[in-house]
Formats: sequence, C-alpha cells, structure tokens
Amino acid sequence: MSTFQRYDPQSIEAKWQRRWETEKTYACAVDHSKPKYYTLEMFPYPSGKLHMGHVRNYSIADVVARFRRMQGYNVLHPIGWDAFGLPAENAAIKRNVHPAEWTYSNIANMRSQLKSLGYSYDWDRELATCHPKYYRWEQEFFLKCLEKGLVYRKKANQNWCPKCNTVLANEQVVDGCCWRCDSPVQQKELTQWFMRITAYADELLADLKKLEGGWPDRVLSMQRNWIGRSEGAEIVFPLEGREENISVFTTRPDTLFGVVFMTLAPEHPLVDSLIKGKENEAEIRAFIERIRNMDRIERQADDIEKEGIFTGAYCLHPLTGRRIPIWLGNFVLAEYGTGAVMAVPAHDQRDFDFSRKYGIEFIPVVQPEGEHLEASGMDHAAEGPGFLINSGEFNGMPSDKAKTAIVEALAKIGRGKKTVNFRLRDWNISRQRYWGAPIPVIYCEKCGMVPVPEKDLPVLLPTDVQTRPDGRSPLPDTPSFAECTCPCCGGKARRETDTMDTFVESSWYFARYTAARKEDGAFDAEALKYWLPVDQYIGGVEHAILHLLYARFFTKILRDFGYLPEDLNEPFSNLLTQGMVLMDGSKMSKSKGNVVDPDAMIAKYGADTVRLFCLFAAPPERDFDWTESGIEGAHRFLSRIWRLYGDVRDSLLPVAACSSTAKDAAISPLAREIRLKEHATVKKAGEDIGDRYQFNTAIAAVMELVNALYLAKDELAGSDAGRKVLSSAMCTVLSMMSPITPHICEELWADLHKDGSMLEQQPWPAWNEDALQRDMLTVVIQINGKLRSKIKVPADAGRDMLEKAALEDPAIKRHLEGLTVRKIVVIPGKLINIVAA
RNA sequence: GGCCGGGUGGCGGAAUGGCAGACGCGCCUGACUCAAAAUCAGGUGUCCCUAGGGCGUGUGGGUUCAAGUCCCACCCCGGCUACCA
Repeated sequence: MSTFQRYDPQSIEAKWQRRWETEKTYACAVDHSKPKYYTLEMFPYPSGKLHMGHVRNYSIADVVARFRRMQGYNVLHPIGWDAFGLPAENAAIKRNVHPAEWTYSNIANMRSQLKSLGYSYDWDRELATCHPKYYRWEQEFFLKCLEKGLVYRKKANQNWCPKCNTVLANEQVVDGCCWRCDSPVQQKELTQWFMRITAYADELLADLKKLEGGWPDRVLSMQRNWIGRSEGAEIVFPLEGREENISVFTTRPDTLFGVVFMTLAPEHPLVDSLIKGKENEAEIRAFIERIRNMDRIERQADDIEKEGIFTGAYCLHPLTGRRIPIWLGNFVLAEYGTGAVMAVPAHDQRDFDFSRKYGIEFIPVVQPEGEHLEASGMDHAAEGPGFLINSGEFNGMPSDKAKTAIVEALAKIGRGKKTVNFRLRDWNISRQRYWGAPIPVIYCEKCGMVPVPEKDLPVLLPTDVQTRPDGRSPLPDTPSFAECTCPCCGGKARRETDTMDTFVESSWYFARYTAARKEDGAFDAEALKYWLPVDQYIGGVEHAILHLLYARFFTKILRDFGYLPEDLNEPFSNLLTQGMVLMDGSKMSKSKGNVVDPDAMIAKYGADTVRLFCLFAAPPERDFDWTESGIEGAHRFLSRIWRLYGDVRDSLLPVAACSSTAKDAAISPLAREIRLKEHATVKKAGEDIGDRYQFNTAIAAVMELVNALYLAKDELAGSDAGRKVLSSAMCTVLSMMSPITPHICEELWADLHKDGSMLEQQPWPAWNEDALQRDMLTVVIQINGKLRSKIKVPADAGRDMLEKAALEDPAIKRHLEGLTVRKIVVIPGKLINIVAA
C-alpha cells in the first residue's frame, strides 16, 4: 500500500504558479532559429472579475499555447486590458470613484485571477489601453488618417443613445436599440468624426476569401452580409423642365423599359423644390412630416403598410424620354443607394404592391422562357430572368445580357454607368464621453481645425476631473483641458472634447503586443515581421462584425501607412469562436442569479479541474451547460490519474514519454496492448489538439488510456519489461495532459523525475509506427451491408484468405443459406462485405 | 426574402463513406464496509426478449457493395442581414 500523499490541488497549483512567475517561464523573444506561433485571446474588459466565459476562452488559448511550445514553436501568448469605455465609466460613477481608479483596481484583481488559473502568458507584455503610453500611438494613427483623408468630420443624423449620452456606430445599434443598454436609439444631427472604412470595402470583402478555411463560415458570412456588396448601375433620369437630374441605383437595369414611376425617400434633397407650389403641397408636407416622425424601428418593421404620395412632378425616361411621375414612398431609405428608386411593378414585388394600391398602370418587359406575360393577367411580380419585350432595340435579348447592353447604351449618352453599392457605412468614432482616448485636434477661431503636432502627443486625458451622475462628459467644462492655444497662430483655441470609440484601441492591440514596451515608436519592425500575423485568434462570436471588421480595417490602413509589413493583409490567420457557458440552458447573468463564480470553483476543485471541465464539456465552438456533476466528473478524472500514479509509484522508472518502443525485448501480450494504446492515443490527441481543436475528444482518448492502465497496472508492475511499459505510458499520460492541466502533471512529473527536469521543457511525445502494428486484427463481416460476424485474422492476411475465412464463419454460413453470393468486397484490415441475393 | 450553421440515447456529446452511440454525466448490479460515502469491477439505444434477431442518426427520394456522413427535395431549430432598390 502506497503512502503517497493525496491530491491537493490548492497547494500544488500555488507552488507551480509561483515558480512560473519568478522564473518568467513563458517570457518570449524573437528567435529566428525557431518557428514562431502567435496565439491570442480577445483581451478582457476590466469589468471587475472574470466570468466563466473568460475562463473557457483563455483555457482554450492556453492549451494551444502550451501544445505549440511542446511542438517546438517559439510561442507568443500575451494578455492585456481593453480598459477604456463606457461600462467602466458608468460603473465608476455609480460607485462614486474615478474611472481610472476603478479600472486599475479591477485589472489588479483580474490579473491575480488569471494567475490563479495558471495561464502561460508572457506577463512582460501586459498592456492597458487606457495608459497614455498606449493611446499615444493611436493619436498618431489618427493624425496620419487625417492627413490621408481617411478620417473626416461630417454633420449628419447620428445614432444617439439618450441613456448613454453618446452617439453609436451603426455596428453598435442592434434592432434599433443601444447594444449596451437597450434604449431605443434616436436620430440626432451632430458633427462627428468618421473613419473612411468604406474606402476599403472592396478589399475587406475580397480578402474574406483568403480567410476561408481559417475562419468559421458563419463569421465570414456575417461580414459579407454586413459589407453588403451589390452590383448594378446608377441611372440618371432628367427632371422635366429643370436642369437637375435624379439618380437611382438599381440591380436590374434590364427592366429599364418597365419603369412607370419613380419613388423618392421623403428625406431626398430634391423633394422640397419638387413640391414647392404644387396644389396639394400642404398635404405632401404633412405626409413627409408623418413619415419623418416615425422612429427607426417602427419605420423598418416587417409589416409596415407601404404608403406613398404623388409629388405632381415628372422626370423623363433616359432612353425613351417618356414622362415618369415622381412619388414619395415610406419604404425608400435615404441612406441606401441614392435615396431614389426606379419603380418596375412588373418585375419587383414591392413596386407591384405599390402600383396596385395606387392604381398605376404598368408593362412587363422581361418574359420568362416559355411564358406569355400580360400586365392584366399578373397577380405578382415576375422577378426571375427571361427575354426582353416592350424594350425597343433590346427586344429578344436575354435579361442577363441586357443588363450590360442597356448600361452601355446609357453610358454613351452620359445617363448611366455600372456601379457597385455597399451597405457598409463609414465608422463614426466620436464619443461624447470622458473615459476614452482624446481625439488630437484643436479648433482655432482663426485657423479652423488644426491637428495637434506630433511633438505634442500624447494629448493626455486629464485624470483630475469629476465625472457627472448623468454620464455627460466633464471635458468641455474642464478649462485646463479644453482651453488651449493654437499650434499655428498661438491664438486662443479649444480642444476637441470628444473621445475615440474604444473599438479603435482594440483594432491594433495585437500588433502592439509584439513590442509592448517600445517607447520610441508604436511598433518594432523586426518583431512585427517575425510575429505577425496572429496564428490563432480565439474569442466570442459576438465580435464577429464589430471588432473583427475594425481590426481587419486597421491592419490594412496601418499597412498602407507603412506601420505594418506591406505583405500583412489580414491580422488573424485562424479564428476560433468559442461558444457560451450556459447555466440551465440560458446565459449566465447576475439578474437571473445563475452565475458560477470561477474563484469559488477554483477554491473547491482547483484550477486544473476548472480548465479540464471547460475543455471536456463540449467542442469549443458549441455552447455548453455548466453542471456541478460535470465538474465533479472532471475532478474525479484528475484524482484518478493521481491515484493511479500513487498506486504504481514504487514501480515507476523516470523515463521519457513514449520511451518504450517495439524494438524492446519480448513483452507480454498485455504490455504490447498497452504500448499500442499509448502510441495510438498520442497520435489521436496530437491530431485532435493540433489540427482539429477538438479538446474534448483528445481528453476522452486519454481517459481510455487511463482506464486501460488501471486494468493492467498490477500485471505490468510484476515484471521488468512490464514496468518499462507502464512507466512510459504513465509519463505519456502526464505529457498529453500537461497543456490542459499543467499543475498536476508538472507535480507528478517532478515527483518521478528527481533530476529537476520540468515537464514543460519536454517535447510533445512522438508516437512510433512500429508500436501501432498488431499481429492479429479483428475484421468485420457484413452481408449486404449488415453486420453479421467478426473474425480474428493475421494482420497480413490477403484478400483470398479473408474471403475464405469469411465464408467459413459459422454465423455467415447460416445467414447465407438459400442465397447466392454475387460479389465480395474486401477492405483489408477492416471489413468484408458479402453481396448476396 | 437572401446568406450561414445545426437536428444522433435520459443528458453533454463520439464516429475523416466502412462495427452508430467513443468518453463523460446519470442510472442499475456486484466487491470493499457494521453501515454510508469514497473507491474498484461490470452493465446501461429500443423492441421481440433465449441463443439470436427486428428497428434505429428530423422527413421523403437518390448515388454506393456499404450513408449519421455524399446528392436532390422538404420540415424544424439557431444566427446574421433585410421594404437594400
């Protein structure tokens, strides 16, 4: 009976964490003699404490980091804090502390939580985006963008959240409501700073192709939808009796001859002059007023009734000169395309419905093959392809060809051209809040808007200000900040008091990690070239559009400015979007009271158990339910490894993993079986962790090996040859588990290998082909694809021998009675299928 | 409406065209124990129930010697986007 101590995670975990910290075990540096691997998790918002979602995210990333190190890669695995932003500011206001104080104390707390989970970060690269040494570079990028015209100021209707007292980017409006607080978003006319992300729309879309295979299809599709490219034409309709024109965007230029009216958004800039002096002007203005007053959600609802009103004005068909009445419609959006739509009721369901309602005559112009369309007989629009009719010289042309031909004809007379339209809008980065990076510009009474000279960076966010209970920014009323002198003329001037959207900080942090302490520049060229791109990025799918689109955009602009390597087009080669940790089928939240606190779980079971359960419960992409019995199961498995080790400790030799190979002296059948399982498990676990990111099946495979060792341990411990096999298998178990549960593995390894060698310096075990060979194999016999029997045959049995053995099998004979064998399919080493009738 | 993902035991989930349900949870049986817990060993899709067999991966077809897996049509669930012109 062994006297080995019992498994006490708390003491061994603290011991190893201390050692990793004092020895800086996971610090890394550029090393051209090794291949690099950059693994990164989406950095946390310092909200107070970690939740299980963080733990799952970072546990996945840590397995990747530790596994790649064992494979011989030079691994960069950094961590930092997405530290600016509204939630921290609001939380601080509520507690009546300064946002900086709140943020830094949260960071301190969460940092120690991360350390208690044993994650293998290079802590020397830790960064916080609210630190001036970080946002200084962001201000420099902003100035560069200003110089290149990639950032501009515009007065326009903006998404305004009345509760948060700030504007929101389009990406931050969800179903018409604020993504943070769910208040309905209002439209407010403001002058704001925008980043010209639309200038990169084409590249952002095209480069998604490069990410196929590395990124989940779901995320690629979400980005494609968001960018929303549609090909078509811009067509110009001259106004009757006036100099101006109305432009429309259409994807169906082939239906041009079927245009019977024009529909404008009520907000269209020409509307005012079109209706002026018309007999029912008052009625039209009332209509416009009514539509304008509907809020965004109401107006974009599915079931809203299509409504319109005739303006009394006409435009002219660009090819035929026919008079086309101009209507206003509540369904036309001012922000999309040109805010004007050419209406073709015969081939667009929306226009069809509209024309029915208002009794507008129409004509079909695209006839589907084999049909004969008449306007009078149509009960819905014919939106499919066909051949042109009622279209002058284009009659008979197939519709796809006609698209090009008609646009060409229009182009010749300057009334149309092929164009591409995007749904993507420029990114509003101004925030009317305090806790963010200041926008480095100054407004001078004489010189106008003046960029802050680079030598004056950073523009420091003042920390000696008092936040306000309503959340409004104190910056405009802080003279020491807002009042300044003009860098050009030295006269009186005011600073910009808007701050930048926090998504700007998170758009480039991955690059800063490569030389996080550099003070004379944002990046270090050599480090960038060596480390980027990120090989594996891991985070929640909720960032599929916002953060991941912005970070891709920033990579492209910083590349074009020369900050990032010119061949770096995409920041993240591979993306893993981990699922949520649920409780009783729904998301953990304080209001529902179904939150599991990581600290409590670590205290109860240890960090290794928490990590193990997060990885074993489900494949990483899928959501899973946190269950007490599940985490107990994970803990039971670690205890089982510990007990197995204790049981055989006195028989173990301090060997390397996979040290027992087929070349060893003759060993018992059981020992051979164990050795085979050991090597097969290394092969499977390596593929599951390294190629497929299926940690759950890798763990399951190790469990099988441990189960087999339990059954075999006593017999193996009884002979020298058996002890070698047992020792090798035990060490292999520790090696394979060490990326997942590093503390317990390191502890047992150290107990066995008294030479001071550390498991994390050991390579990932190498399986051996010879050890996988068997003498006898079990082959499945099917009749007509149904399993009927199994036979044991020599591994090198040939086709003829297998066929013969199969036909002689008693069970097979019985099933074949009265049947004629037609064909026998033999897959050597696996299966025999007898086709009989 | 468009695009994307997914439907497998009581539950979480395995299965790279080749034994469906690995591994874990739960449950059942046995060992140990005065007893319980812990642990160890074994069992656990379903129906007929004896060997053994029938049926089983949302539905209906197809390809194949062989389909959870590939193809076609459909149903249901989830996500993104949407009067997008």
